[in-house]
Amino acid sequence: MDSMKDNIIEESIVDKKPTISDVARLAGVSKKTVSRVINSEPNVGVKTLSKVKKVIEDLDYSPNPQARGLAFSRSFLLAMIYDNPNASFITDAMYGALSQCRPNGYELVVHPCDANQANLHDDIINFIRRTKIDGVILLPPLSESNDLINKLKAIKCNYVRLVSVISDDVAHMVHFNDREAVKDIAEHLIALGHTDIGFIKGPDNSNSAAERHDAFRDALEQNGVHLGNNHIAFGANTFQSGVDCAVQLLKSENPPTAIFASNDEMAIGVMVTAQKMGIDIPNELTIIGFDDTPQASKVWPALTTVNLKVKEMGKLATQKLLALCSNNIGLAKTIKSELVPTLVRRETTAPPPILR
Amino acid sequence: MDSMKDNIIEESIVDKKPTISDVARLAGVSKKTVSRVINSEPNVGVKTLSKVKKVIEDLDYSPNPQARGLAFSRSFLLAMIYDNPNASFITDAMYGALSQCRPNGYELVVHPCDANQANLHDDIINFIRRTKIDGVILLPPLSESNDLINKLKAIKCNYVRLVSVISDDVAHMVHFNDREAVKDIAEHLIALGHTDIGFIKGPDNSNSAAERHDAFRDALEQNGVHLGNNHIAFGANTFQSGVDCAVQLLKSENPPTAIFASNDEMAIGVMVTAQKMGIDIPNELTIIGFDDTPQASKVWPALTTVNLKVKEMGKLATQKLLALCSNNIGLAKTIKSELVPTLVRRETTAPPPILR
DNA sequence: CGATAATATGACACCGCTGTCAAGTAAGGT
DNA sequence: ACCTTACTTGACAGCGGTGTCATATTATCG
Repeated sequence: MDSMKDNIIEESIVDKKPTISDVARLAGVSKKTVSRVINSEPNVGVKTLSKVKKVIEDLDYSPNPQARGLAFSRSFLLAMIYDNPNASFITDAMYGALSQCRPNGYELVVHPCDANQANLHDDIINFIRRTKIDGVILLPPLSESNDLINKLKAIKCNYVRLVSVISDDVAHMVHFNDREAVKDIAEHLIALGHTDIGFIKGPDNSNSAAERHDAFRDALEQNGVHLGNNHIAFGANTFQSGVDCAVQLLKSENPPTAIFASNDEMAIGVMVTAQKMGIDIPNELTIIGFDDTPQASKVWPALTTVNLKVKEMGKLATQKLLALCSNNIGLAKTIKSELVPTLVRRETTAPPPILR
Repeated sequence: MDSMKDNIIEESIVDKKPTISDVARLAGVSKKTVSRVINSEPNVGVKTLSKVKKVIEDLDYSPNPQARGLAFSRSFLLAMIYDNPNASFITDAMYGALSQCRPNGYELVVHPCDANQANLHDDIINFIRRTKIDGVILLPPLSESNDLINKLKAIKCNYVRLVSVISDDVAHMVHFNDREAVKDIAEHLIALGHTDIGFIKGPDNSNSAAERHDAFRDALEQNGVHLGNNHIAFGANTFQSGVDCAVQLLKSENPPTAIFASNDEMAIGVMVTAQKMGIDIPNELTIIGFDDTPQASKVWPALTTVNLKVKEMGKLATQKLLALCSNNIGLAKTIKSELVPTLVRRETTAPPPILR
């Protein structure tokens, strides 16, 4: 009779998610033992283990994340925080992060924000406190703010940042080695025979812009080419600023035969401007971008640029973050924290006209 | 002594988030009363109300979402589910959704997935069950699957979908009125004087592709222009397929003077191909895309296309979803569920050569 | 002004899971 | 066979909120 009653109850609540108590009852053990199985704790008898596992399987049981979070004082939520307007960068980083979140029982919350907002950092801190996010992944340029990092440390929030500039905090960062990539670009340009080389720098408030500038100047210098001040234009990482800088550089009295723009948006701005001016790419002007956004391969001619391996970076960052969330700082430190972007040669580079 | 000990404890845990009990104690009321204030329930005395509010303010208290979720049987999480590879579409929809999530105490979880995966729909259902997501926003083309919708209904999951094809379920969808937009395109082309018009259709498994095709053919027909079968090419919404279709159309014996591609990716593929073939845009060939992706304004010449108002759509969808989550289906029905995309005239359209 | 209804508040159990600790059981040593 | 040690297991409280219901207070009305 008892079993009949049980059957009736089970059928009537067939669509309700089973709880740990259901599993415990059906397996003939205590809730705590089931809990042990769920969390792969040691000291569970082999017979008990398989019995509980079977019931979990049969019931298609999965623990309630809210209850779990409450008991553990965790949310099993990671957040990706960014103020980057480049959609493909964001989605790539998200894909990489998710590839690590899912198998580990974490979900990813998105938190875009406006770089111009007054109390941006406090808002972010508030968001983390409110939601009890277990850890955050910071995308550039937001990731470059030491103020924000300090605030995160103050509330003991786990974080990992994607950055271009190096920092000693290996457990908390994944590093794009822009310097190496920029060196490749410089060498490629020089190998082609260019000596009059233009450079479009990113916005002043960005450390990576400075990094790319320095690296480019140094790499050219090392090859005996000087980056003249009149060949440097100051952009804002936007398409329009690329257009403006291109006008400035190309209409100067001694225009460069090659231009390296600090990102693809600006590089495409340069391309469009050059084409409007009737300049042939790449025969009259070589252009190199940085980021390898999807557009880079969808313009004509296809843009030579640098692939940042953003997806991979998101993945590594998340691996570190998960290690940090498990208080395994040692592990976080051992996970690879540097990826060298690679030069993707496409159709916008050629020797300068004088050599043709 | 007890009080001293308490003080010490309180000071030492000063950085710990305050709980509802802290608020209750300091306000001299019960936890339940604080709970009433938090949830704006009726029947709280004005004096009590202000007192509790002040303490909440002073303590910078915010309720623990896990605890709340457990008690309410809710997660306060919405998910955006998509298999769309277009990054800017996704980020736009996300921005729109977030603008509604945040003020209402919800967070947004992202769940991209692979359209080619075998048991995709079951995986999605599993994800929802596992995470106890309160509701999901479905982006096209995933949103067009009736199988998925039925499965969502089966588990009683709140959902709203962004779709191009109309459905009667007003509470659960926001509708891009592609038909109107396509009509605008057709009329624009005809007003320019084109009669030899090419069309590149989206992938066969997409309802919106069929919708755009039908709408375009009808609109042309209404203006006395026939869309010949040899002027229709079948693409896959990708850049490469745009290239392929362009070759097919432009190398045919009677090439069109204008091409409407069902999305920007393909339209840009057409542009690049035409330019490689030495065809002048727009003077020798008019091109119109669909989506108004950021790239559309960053190619040269800038692409005439259709703006889908994705951000706004995401916002409306989320408003509906939140209404559904509060069991307010009536409200969900009254929220606007149709947005007419607008034609963005840029530089890729001109009268056909014969009229110039 | 007493009876009745409406409003305000709190005690307590419970949501589903984990931590602590004590108790029971099997294994190892002499 | 007996005691110690190690491994298994479960009872119970608690994580931080909310629902229910009983009780205390105030307003309403004949």
